[in-house]
Amino acid sequence: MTNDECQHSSCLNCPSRHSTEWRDLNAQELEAIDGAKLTRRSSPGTILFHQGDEAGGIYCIQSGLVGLRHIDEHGNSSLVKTCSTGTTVGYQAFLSKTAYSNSAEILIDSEVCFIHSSAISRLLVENPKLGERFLQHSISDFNELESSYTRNQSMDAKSRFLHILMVFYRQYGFADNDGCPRVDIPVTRGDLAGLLGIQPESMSRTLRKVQDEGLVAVNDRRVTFLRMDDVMNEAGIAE
Amino acid sequence: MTNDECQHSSCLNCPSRHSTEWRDLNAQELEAIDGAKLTRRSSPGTILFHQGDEAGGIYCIQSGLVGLRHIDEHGNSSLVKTCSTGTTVGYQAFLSKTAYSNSAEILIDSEVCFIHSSAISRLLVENPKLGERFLQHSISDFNELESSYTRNQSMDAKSRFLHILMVFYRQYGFADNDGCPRVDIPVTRGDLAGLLGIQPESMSRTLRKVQDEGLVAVNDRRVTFLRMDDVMNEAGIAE
DNA sequence: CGTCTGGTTGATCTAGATCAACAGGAGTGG
DNA sequence: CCACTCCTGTTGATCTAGATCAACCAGACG
Repeated sequence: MTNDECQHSSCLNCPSRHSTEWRDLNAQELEAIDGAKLTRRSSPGTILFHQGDEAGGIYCIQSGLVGLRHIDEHGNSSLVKTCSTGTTVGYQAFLSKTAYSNSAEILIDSEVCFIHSSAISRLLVENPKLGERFLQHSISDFNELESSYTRNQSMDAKSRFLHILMVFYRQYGFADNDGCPRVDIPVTRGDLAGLLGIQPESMSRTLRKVQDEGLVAVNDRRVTFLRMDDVMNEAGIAE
Repeated sequence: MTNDECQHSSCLNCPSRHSTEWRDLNAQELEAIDGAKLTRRSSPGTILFHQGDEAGGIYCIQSGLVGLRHIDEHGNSSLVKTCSTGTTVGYQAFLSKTAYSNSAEILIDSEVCFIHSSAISRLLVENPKLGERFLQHSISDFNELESSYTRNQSMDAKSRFLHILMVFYRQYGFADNDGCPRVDIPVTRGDLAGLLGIQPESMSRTLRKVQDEGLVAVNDRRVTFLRMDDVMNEAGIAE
């Protein structure tokens, strides 16, 4: 199941370097990270870390998709958030020296670098810009959480689903031969329900409803947008 | 209504200095803040800043209570969070150079210091520990938001109310002559509803129910705990 | 004295949870 | 190969927490 293989490449050549916290580091500092990192190609199902584990470093997603999963006190696990190419995962637990508050799981084939804590700690004192980047990241994560919080309050499940559809579309969307906008949802139905904060049964019904209304067509994980403007409208997306 | 009066005192003597971001600053640095700050004694209803304003500095609550209020696209305002003695408000907007995402309003008589942006910016480059403190603050705000997010998902309004009651109790609680644990809720019913993410009518009914069940007695804003252990239990508080 | 605002109550409605049944793979083991 | 059990997803029936709509009350305030 964990069909992993290791490899090595320099951060200098990382295509998403300029969108990560490491963007301000010089060649020498990047080399320090290279020395402390472990790059791994993993397939879906692989666990990067478990909720409750002590943070031992930071994970940097070179390509692919990682899901953050939270397990509540009753043992119910549910997907909380997805993180894609060019983002770092687990930095909050590491920086606040606490245990991971959720688990990280590979959702689609991905390349992920693990950077050991010691190197980061050293760089943090040497280069204050690095801390500044993490600060910005934390603030933007906060804002994202806050807006999904209010979205859950003010929109119903259907609108929330259409919203997340658009989020996926902006990232993975494509136009088919016929010109129809399409997107492949990168998660299972159950996980989709978790992201929206509803039960799997409700997810199913929502899916049924949006199809009956002719907004989209759903085939397994592939979604075709039939009335894009209406979808955007109901999703509460202006522009 | 805005019964404000100015005054001046040094951060050096601030009793809550050691619980704020400024704890690592030396005497000279604190003086820099003193020079750029404006202390104000305000009464309930006073607005510190409005949602949408450009951030011009950071507010430091010396004493009292400040509420963060969010106005949605339909113009409905609702209390999102309360901040008390020894915390800073508005730091996220300032640090990310964005507009305030909500308004800050004085809820009970308070002393609040406003620290102008220029001084903080200067200190941030001079003393990297300051940024580190803000980072920690941001992470803990994130965690707090995340847990209230999941609490809203997994608990009903009654439990959430009992939970927030305990939060207030831990801060403002007292024991009366008869030994009964009491607390004065520092916000109106409507704002309480906002904090719990429900409508005022539902708040009223919840209040009624917990009284009928004999868990607490409510007199205006004063709450008396009749069966503290049951309250803690239903609030999902362990110890 | 009327008006307004905040809070309470009643009646009703509905989104979504819950419980139960079932259908299609995907393994797994004989 | 079939029989078996899982596991995910879909559908139906029902239930319920909380929203919504409407009426009302009390204190504040012009």
